[in-house]
Amino acid sequence: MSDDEHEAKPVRDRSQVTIIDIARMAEVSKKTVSRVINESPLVREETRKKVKQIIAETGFTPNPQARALAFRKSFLIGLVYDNPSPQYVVNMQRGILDTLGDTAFQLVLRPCDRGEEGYRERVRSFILQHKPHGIILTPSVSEDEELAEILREEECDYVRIASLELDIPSRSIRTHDAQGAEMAAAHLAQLGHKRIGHIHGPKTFRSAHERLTGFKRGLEGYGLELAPELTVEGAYTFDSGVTSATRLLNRHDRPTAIFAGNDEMAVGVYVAARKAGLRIPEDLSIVGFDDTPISARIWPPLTTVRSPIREVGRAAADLLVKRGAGSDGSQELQSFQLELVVRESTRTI
Amino acid sequence: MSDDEHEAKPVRDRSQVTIIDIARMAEVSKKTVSRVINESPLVREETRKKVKQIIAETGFTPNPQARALAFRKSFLIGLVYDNPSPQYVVNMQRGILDTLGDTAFQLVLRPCDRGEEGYRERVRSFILQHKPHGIILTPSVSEDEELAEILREEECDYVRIASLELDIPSRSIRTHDAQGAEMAAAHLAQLGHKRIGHIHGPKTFRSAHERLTGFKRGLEGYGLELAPELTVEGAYTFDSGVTSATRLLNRHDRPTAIFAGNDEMAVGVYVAARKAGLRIPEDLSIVGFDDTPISARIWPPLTTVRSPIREVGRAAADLLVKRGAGSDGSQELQSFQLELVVRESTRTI
DNA sequence: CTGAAAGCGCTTACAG
DNA sequence: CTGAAAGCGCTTACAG
Repeated sequence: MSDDEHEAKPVRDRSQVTIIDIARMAEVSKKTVSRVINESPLVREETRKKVKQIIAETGFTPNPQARALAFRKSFLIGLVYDNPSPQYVVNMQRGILDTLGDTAFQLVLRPCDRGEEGYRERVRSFILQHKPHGIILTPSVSEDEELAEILREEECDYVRIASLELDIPSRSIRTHDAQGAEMAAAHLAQLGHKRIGHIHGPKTFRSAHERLTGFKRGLEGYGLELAPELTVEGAYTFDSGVTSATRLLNRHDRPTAIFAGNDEMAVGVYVAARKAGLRIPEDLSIVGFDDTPISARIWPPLTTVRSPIREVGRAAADLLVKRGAGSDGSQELQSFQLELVVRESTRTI
Repeated sequence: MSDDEHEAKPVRDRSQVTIIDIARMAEVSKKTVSRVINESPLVREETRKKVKQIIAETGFTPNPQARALAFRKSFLIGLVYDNPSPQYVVNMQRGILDTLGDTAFQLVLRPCDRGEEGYRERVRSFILQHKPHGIILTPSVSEDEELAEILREEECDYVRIASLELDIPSRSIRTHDAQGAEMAAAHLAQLGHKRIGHIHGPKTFRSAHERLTGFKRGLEGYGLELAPELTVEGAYTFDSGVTSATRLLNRHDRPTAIFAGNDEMAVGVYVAARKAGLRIPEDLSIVGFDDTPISARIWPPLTTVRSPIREVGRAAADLLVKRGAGSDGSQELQSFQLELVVRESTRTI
């Protein structure tokens, strides 16, 4: 590291414009510039205009590190996730980035493992150290009440994405998974299926329960029942889909249709069906959940329940970023409807 | 979580421990503590030990915002990518996060679009504003020499991941794509295929060129040639895979095997084959590239060239984080070999 | 090897 | 509505 040397070097023309320069040019104090930046109403309209113009002319951008230090809060938005489906995660990221765009806010990735000991404390350290502007929690970590309690304790803003109402409206985004599963059930029932299997997600995911419940309710609407022996638990992973489906398809009274709790597992069902020598959809109809990219790429294209993951991500980031801009007290809970996307993996029996 | 109760709890003062507290406790100056934190060699061993111990006891972590402001450099690692394959991106993220772990460094996502005007300036603003510790560039943005020039200009450290040698060793990670494609060619040739089609990626990706070249070379080794009419350009996307394959398969002299430039397109070939009523691998053998998760999930499982994306991500982050820790001058260029993963989508003709 | 001073570029609290 | 002072928690540059 050579340190010395240096003659009258243009002394870092790279020197960015700072709030001081703006203040000087606008003939006001730093504080007033700061007020304009932070959209304080306590600035005369005329003054504001003048400052804003100079900011625009110089292309000045306030230094986020300095602001973070003074605010005791950074411009990071943390995405805390433990979702085993990579497609879900990518879509979520896209949505959040749609909102963040070129704002000063940055998306920071914080994968975690609910099974791992001390995972909550790891999140806490992140918060304590980096003082993020907010945290977005996806299922299933979003369902962890103790984690939410930690966030409140540390006064970290957050939004929980879940298939049920877990928190106050301004901190929740809800997806109507049960309703989505109900549509899946109706679809299969209408096609004439009676022996229907279901592979649900792990019990640690509330979505698994919601989807199961909704599916049952949907079948009941058609006078059908979900046989307990045809209801098995998967892990929301591809492998678990293969294993669970294999079990179902090896039965002498195998189902004519299987509803998988997510697309990853549904794709596993495809493989199990192939290995069992069954044709899709001639011998077996399959319905998935999420409408992640793979569902349209696989053959035959998968009928699935579309969960607007990307939009949900956008909305979640919006909630965090626009805080205070509007009312946040008596806000209504934002929720997203799902829809059934009928493709070619389902057919009349 | 019961919170209160327990007596004289060290009142984990919401007021965090600062460098001043440590200095006071160790009976040294702030500066000395700072030196210990930054591993300066200019500290007496005894002093260092003492300070380190107190840091450990108090659980002190230096405030990254303050350090960033003083250093004029943040603790963010930016991932700049324009790769259209979500699977590639997820794997890359995983690798980087493996290295970053619980360090102070955070992974920040910066997707971009090389086609969009002003995309380079957008990266520049990010750097100017956030002063990231370093940037990781994946193909094809990694191949943009003008972008690299901007990074150097702004004195931002970076690592370019590419299928060829683009930069100095300490700023490059190389994958041997040509060699991988050669293996794919050999595999198909050994199976007896003679009419072989290839769908390569877009010309803006050097990897597309490398893979094409390697594939040709591989065929030549077996006295085969890649017919120009069976060589088409895709976009590394699923849809382009379907379209390109459809074109190839509609020919009267259709190929008996297709090598796709990446897995996304290979999956598209599956769909085109199905639509054309061709069985895989009985009527058509398919080879992909990357070994992303989908290749093992699809039926029949895809034979593909394994690109160690996750390891590459780990290595790239390592390069950025460990800078200075060792020699960085006469370093050797890190490169990764690929391997052929033979699954069930290829068969003797 | 160690430290006192000044500064990074903003904001909070406090006055007016 | 506006500003001067102090401070956020570190590091740089300069002394010793």
